[in-house]
Amino acid sequence: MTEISLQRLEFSLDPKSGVPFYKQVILQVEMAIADQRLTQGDQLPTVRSLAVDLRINPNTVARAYNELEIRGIVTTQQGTGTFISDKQIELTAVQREEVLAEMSKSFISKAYSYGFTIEELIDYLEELGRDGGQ
Amino acid sequence: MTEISLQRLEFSLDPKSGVPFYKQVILQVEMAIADQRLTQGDQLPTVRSLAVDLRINPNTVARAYNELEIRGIVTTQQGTGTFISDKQIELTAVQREEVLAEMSKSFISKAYSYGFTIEELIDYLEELGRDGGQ
Amino acid sequence: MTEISLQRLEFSLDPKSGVPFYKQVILQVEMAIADQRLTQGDQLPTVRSLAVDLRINPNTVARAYNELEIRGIVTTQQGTGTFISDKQIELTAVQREEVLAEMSKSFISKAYSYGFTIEELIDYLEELGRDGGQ
Amino acid sequence: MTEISLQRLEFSLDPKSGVPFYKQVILQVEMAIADQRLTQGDQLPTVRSLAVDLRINPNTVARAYNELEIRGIVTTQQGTGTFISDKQIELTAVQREEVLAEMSKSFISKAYSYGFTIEELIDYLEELGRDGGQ
DNA sequence: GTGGTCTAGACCACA
DNA sequence: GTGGTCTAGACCACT
Repeated sequence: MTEISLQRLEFSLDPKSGVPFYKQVILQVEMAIADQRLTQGDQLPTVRSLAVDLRINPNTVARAYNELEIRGIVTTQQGTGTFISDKQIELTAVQREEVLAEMSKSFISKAYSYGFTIEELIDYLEELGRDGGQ
Repeated sequence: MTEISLQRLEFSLDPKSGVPFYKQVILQVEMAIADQRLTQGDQLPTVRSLAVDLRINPNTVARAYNELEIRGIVTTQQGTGTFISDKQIELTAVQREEVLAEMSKSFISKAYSYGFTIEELIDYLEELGRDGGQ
Repeated sequence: MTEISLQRLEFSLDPKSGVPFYKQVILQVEMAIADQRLTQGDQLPTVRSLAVDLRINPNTVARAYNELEIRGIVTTQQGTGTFISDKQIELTAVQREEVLAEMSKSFISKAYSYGFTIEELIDYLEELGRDGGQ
Repeated sequence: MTEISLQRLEFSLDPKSGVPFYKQVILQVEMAIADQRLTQGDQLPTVRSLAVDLRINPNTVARAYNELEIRGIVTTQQGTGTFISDKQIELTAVQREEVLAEMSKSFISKAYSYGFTIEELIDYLEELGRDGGQ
């Protein structure tokens, strides 16, 4: 696929969304990993620098990073920084299929409650896939 | 396999989204109106039945309905029920896209943590779409 | 086995241990679950009451509970309380064995660094098993 | 299978214990002295080699050694190394038990989260003990 | 009254 | 400089 964009790592918060800041940060880190803007071993912005960037309290950033660490998505080294972890969840093919089915069903149900069709979902995911492609 | 039914109105809550339950309900009603799944005069589920359905406190549903009424989107008839009023909901393509984007990103993030790629997700959804017919 | 003790749920902190308060709380909840003083569905002390009990800040208790929730050990319901989760990690027999082996090896290595022998470990675990037995 | 070697001195760190690295090092040296695995005149690993071994910053090792020296437990000879001094370490049974208890509880807690019972742990350790000879 | 989020600010541990 | 812990206190969401 063609290299459309070399998106930098850029966080932003939407205070009106009702989504807590720390969850927005978590989500954006996960998204960055999902579309390869962040990969194993990459360092995240420091707690303090991201806090300044986003104009929020360092504790809030720390909380997001902490939760990411508990989930095994990042690892931190005191005094050094926070890095994307290299750990991957290992599942059997059957378990993988089960997880995928359950996740997808719940995604579709939710989307359906908002009036979206499966086609719209697929179109949107394809768009994301193209934009975020490596 | 998909179990995505063709009911016109179906609420669902995502406790992990960080969006308050009552806001999720409000948004789903608004989207349904914008989609014509709900039109003027349609009755909403009763507070109690929806509360049971969603396994939340009736106060939470009441709060959502109350806010919808304040905005003029529904009207409550004491002892009868809650009905869609004649106010038009205009959701721009942008607003719709925002909702879709948030949902999709959260889906992708979760999927990532299990090692799925966007391509796998799309394939699976397409499969569901074929099997389930829409 | 005979019912030696009906231990109540009682938390305590050791400020001198160097172990952060919130980790001590987490550990004590886990221990209580491990020896059945807490089982599925049981409610934990409220954040505020435990904070008063332990004479620490409610945020510190909340942090412990939050981490327990992320790990799937407890679930919280806003406005209601925090409860022992019924979720169990499901593993195949092979995975179980692998996990057990890895955990045990690391436990023994650590114990060995402190000069303990396997026999001492076994003796101590047996003692814990007797005391905490249901 | 056990890979528990018979080396007299082996350091290990548990980053998740919440106990600072330098304190873990100090405690392990003390326990080794109390156990006679280290006696007067024995040389400790050099700061650099231990730092490499444990994959931590040499400053951290230096800090541990420094504190041990302040307490009179080791003496440093510039350019030569760090040696056990003649000071006796008296660890009471209670202190030893405390260390053992903390380690064991943390082991059990983790094991619990994977659904293992204390009995299974004991069985497995006994197996290791037999296989590996002690 | 329950838990959840966020801030401000202090102090510690580590590099 | 890095992240980690804790407090005090405010305000919100939900029962």
